[in-house]
Amino acid sequence: MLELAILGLLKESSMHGYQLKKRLSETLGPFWQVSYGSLYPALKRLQRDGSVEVVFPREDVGRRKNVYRVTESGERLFSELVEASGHENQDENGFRVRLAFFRYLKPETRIGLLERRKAYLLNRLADIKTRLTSYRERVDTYTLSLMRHGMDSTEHDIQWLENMIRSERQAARRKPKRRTAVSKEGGHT
Amino acid sequence: MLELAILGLLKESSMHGYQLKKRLSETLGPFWQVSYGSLYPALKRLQRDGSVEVVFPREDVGRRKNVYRVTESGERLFSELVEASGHENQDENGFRVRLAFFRYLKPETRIGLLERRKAYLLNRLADIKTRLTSYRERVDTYTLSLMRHGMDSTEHDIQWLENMIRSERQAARRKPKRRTAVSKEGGHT
DNA sequence: GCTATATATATCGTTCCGATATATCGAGCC
DNA sequence: GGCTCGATATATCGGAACGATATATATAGC
Repeated sequence: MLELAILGLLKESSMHGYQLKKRLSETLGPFWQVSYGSLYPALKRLQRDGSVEVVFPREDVGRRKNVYRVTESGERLFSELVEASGHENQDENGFRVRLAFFRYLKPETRIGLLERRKAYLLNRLADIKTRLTSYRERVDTYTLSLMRHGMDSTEHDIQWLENMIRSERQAARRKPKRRTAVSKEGGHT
Repeated sequence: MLELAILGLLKESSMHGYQLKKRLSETLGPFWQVSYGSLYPALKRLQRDGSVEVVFPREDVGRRKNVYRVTESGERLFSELVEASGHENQDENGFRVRLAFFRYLKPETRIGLLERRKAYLLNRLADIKTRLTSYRERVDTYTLSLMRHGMDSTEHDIQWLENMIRSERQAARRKPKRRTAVSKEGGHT
């Protein structure tokens, strides 16, 4: 997850850890606070695995600035992570992070992610409803209120997703040309 | 957090880890999935610190069932944790867990927690609004949509909290007598 | 007696997090 | 020049969480 966020931000432009953290809280702001204790080790892992590389390494002590740049293999990792076929839905931030990088994805991929998220939320909604009818009497008012609120929020989230999907489809329909070209050749620039 | 949830459930009735996990996902259901990799180590810690004790220890191999019971010092820990004076608001589940054990708390404590949560969310709301006006042009549509949705959800959450606070105050006004009694005797059945 | 499934505990490796230590840099001030 | 302050920047520690997996027993259905 952090990996994905880092790679996404570095795609935009190379920078060092400190800036990364600032951009991170700029983008995901109140929803996700990343600490240095997560960030720097994550950068090390990515570097170890060849997904990012240091552009201007600190020669020795003093003048320590490590500017990180995403490598080709890092770009590939980004694409893999963003598709996320596992139990990625549990993690509330996972979807938010992906959304923050939607602009890098192909329209079909975008719609796919939105649909999968919607399916997950529909599942959750059904789950909550089952609970509400099944232990109506067995739980206290507070837990009940919590669940009802959870139900409302989930419904609201689903509506939001549906709007996103709708406008995504509209955008796809509006400029339907450029058939083969885009999907085949990948990114230029 | 996990600690708090465990203690709260054990207050209700003693049980072993497996049941604990089931009750946990019964109560917090779709919002929080606790794994054994978190649960058993947490139980060990609580036992080590004398907050819970094993009632029926497995004598030897086979017949392995550890029934956990909360101790007096565990009850005290529960009370401390539930008040949570640190950076507890970041953790979305923290508040949910506390709510699930609201019935154990005194009305003032309840209202206090609700107010603090509300204050946190108001802060967050203001934060999001600032962001929305400040980088209106600098972020893409998706991030913008995410933030607007976050704003709506936060507002919705605040309204929910306000309702809770209102009915909590009403309840407190309705039966202002019965001072000591209730808080002492705890739940039967 | 066989085979699932539910009950029950434990542990491994990886990641995450909060706190903290440390060093550099630029700006403002006297 | 010398001083402090706040922003920039990296590193690391211990503890906690997570997902996966291994293992064993008990129960139920056939």
